[in-house]
Amino acid sequence: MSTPLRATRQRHAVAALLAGLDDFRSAQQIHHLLREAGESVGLSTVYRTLQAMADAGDLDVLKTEDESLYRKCSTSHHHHLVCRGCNRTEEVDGPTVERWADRVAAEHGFTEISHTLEIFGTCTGCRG
Amino acid sequence: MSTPLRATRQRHAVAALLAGLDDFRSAQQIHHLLREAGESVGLSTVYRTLQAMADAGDLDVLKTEDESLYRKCSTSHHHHLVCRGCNRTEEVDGPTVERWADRVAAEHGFTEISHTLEIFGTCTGCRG
DNA sequence: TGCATTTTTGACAATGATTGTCGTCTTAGT
DNA sequence: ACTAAGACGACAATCATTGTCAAAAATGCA
Ligand SMILES: [Zn+2]
Ligand SMILES: [Zn+2]
Ligand SMILES: [Zn+2]
Ligand SMILES: [Zn+2]
Repeated sequence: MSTPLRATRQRHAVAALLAGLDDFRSAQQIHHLLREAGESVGLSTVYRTLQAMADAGDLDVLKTEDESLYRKCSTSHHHHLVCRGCNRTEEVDGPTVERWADRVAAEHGFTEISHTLEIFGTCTGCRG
Repeated sequence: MSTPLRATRQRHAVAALLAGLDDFRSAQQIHHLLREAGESVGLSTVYRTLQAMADAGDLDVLKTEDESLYRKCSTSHHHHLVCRGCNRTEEVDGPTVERWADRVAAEHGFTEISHTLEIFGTCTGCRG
């Protein structure tokens, strides 16, 4: 069992900021946004906080080409439909996919099965 | 139209090595394997060659936590079932999933749809 | 085969997101 | 208020990957 996290101004600031955002943001972006909002938080702390929240299941992580993006999501298992243009994100759910992944893995003798699934596209706003 | 790639010893060596492997390897691993095989190739060249092959659709790329892994795969669209222990890899196919992803994205007004899907688990050999 | 042209190579430096360090500051509890 | 366990943040370090650029190799042609 791990010691519970302590309530600090920095962690509140990060959580509050993310609660007000709707799409994925990088640690560096969050660091800047916090500074602009007057709730300055050290970059190291931003990274540690985001990771802790992600580990705790409070945040979803989207790993792009060269950086990790974070987003406050619903707590249940789901996947993301992300716009390549503006990062607009929709949560999507597919029970069929979940079962398919588990079944095909089991058929090959694999256990402790997990999966990653992301859908990308261009949203209506990013067209015309 | 782009100029066709030239046939070099280095590119042949990389392609030949990958043809004889069955699971995902990193650029650095491939670089070492080539050196051991006597077909030494510069690290920069390994990176460039792998990227070129991946861009051409000759290789599949698996982006892990901290590095990119490459593997020679079949040419048709498919996904991977990867062992977390030994990286043993099985190609899997799921027409239902493909259609589901396209449909759910279209329902949200997204176009130019693509997706990523990987399944992870522990294979029989990595248990006991 | 010799030569011009274009591409490729590879040793090395640079990049940049992320992680590590560690003295100082805060929190939680008594 | 006092203390011990955590947490913070300025800064340095890491490390896969990318950039540089002069030298080497491939292609095409005479
Ligand atoms: Zn968009
Ligand atoms: Zn799922
Ligand atoms: Zn295995
Ligand atoms: Zn697919």
